[in-house]
Amino acid sequence: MQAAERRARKTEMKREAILRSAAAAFRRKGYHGTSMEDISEALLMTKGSLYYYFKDKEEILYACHDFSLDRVLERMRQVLADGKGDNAETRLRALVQGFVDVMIDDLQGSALALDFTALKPELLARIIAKRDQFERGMRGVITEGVKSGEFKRTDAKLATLAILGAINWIGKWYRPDGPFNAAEIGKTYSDLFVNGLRAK
Amino acid sequence: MQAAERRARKTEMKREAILRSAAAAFRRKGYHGTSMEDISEALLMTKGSLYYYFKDKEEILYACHDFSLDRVLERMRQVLADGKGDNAETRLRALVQGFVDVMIDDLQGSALALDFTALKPELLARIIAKRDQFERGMRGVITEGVKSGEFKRTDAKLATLAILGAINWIGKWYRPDGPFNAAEIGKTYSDLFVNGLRAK
DNA sequence: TTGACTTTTGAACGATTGTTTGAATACTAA
DNA sequence: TTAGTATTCAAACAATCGTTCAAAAGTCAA
Repeated sequence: MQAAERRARKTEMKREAILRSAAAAFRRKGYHGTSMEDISEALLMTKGSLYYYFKDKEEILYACHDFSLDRVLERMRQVLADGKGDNAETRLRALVQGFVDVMIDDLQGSALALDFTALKPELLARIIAKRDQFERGMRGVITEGVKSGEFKRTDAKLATLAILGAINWIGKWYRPDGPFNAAEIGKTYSDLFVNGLRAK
Repeated sequence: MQAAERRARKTEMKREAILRSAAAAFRRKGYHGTSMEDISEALLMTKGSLYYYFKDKEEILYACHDFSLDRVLERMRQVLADGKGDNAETRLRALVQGFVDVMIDDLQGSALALDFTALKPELLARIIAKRDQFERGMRGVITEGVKSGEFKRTDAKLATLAILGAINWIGKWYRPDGPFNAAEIGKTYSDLFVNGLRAK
């Protein structure tokens, strides 16, 4: 009876395909600017079929956010675990590079840039909780560096927001056939921010 | 016959009030997520009245962008003119601080963050031209600093995008009643970026 | 007050959109 | 093949939205 399992996996793959199509459309035209038909057309389906996989349009938006944040958080945990003994500079550098990589290669720039104002309070709260978790992780590394004297005294929250903003903005201008790849962007960005924070 | 002039000025003020209301709504809910009624309600008008001042919704979005970009460009010209003899570091610092100020105090965070994908090609092209003009201004200062040896060798375009991204992102989290004001944010951001670019 | 004008209104329109539903089709176990 | 389940479709729905327009209300010089 492993056929049921195969079917379940196939359904799961279709769900993810819908999410990819939706995320791409949301990124280009915004949540309200994207119709259910926009999402289904790209997959050669009719819009009605989407309701077999998702309750409504809002659930698709929620799933997009949740999926993206899980990828980003997963990478953060991995980076922080791998760099356990390293100094703040090395950890921050790995964090920035990792975030840029996930952003460009896995999420095509959508990560935290989609409008989440369209979510109802309950779903919004869950997304914000995950987003805050990521923000705290990065702020923790910066605070660490300030305390150890590696980084100059600065407001860790503002510095975190600056870094996250710069990276989240990548989705607005990045083009896969453009002049930069994820590695270059990550290198330049992490250089800029790490040097910017370093004590003299 | 100066009454005609007074009337004209009053009409102009109403146009700007509509733009402010529209920009606030666009920022919170996106262009497609904002209805003409959302815009007019906040001004105690009916949506039909908006068409006395603007041809259609798209023209309102265009005017929002154009207004914001004019403010930003105006500040940039002023900063670059005032700092004529200064070194790249001082000029970049003033540019970042000026952009943050305009962004927060004049534009309540909307500057370049509104969806311009909703504009038809002709209008879009004009907005992009102005946005590029600003981008070139900032890139110019960075390139200058790299050439003079003040800044370390780095990709000026990527550095510019990082800085603009961080500042444009401010509108996503800034709250007037929050813990930071424009001066603090500008100081922290300009420190971060100027130090990040400086040659050792 | 009159009369020419600017501005606002409120209702109506056509189009689009998210969602529902019942029938049609594809798939799979027996 | 057949029966039962999973998936897709096409049509119809109610609601919302951008836009138009003729009439009403407001403004102000003469």
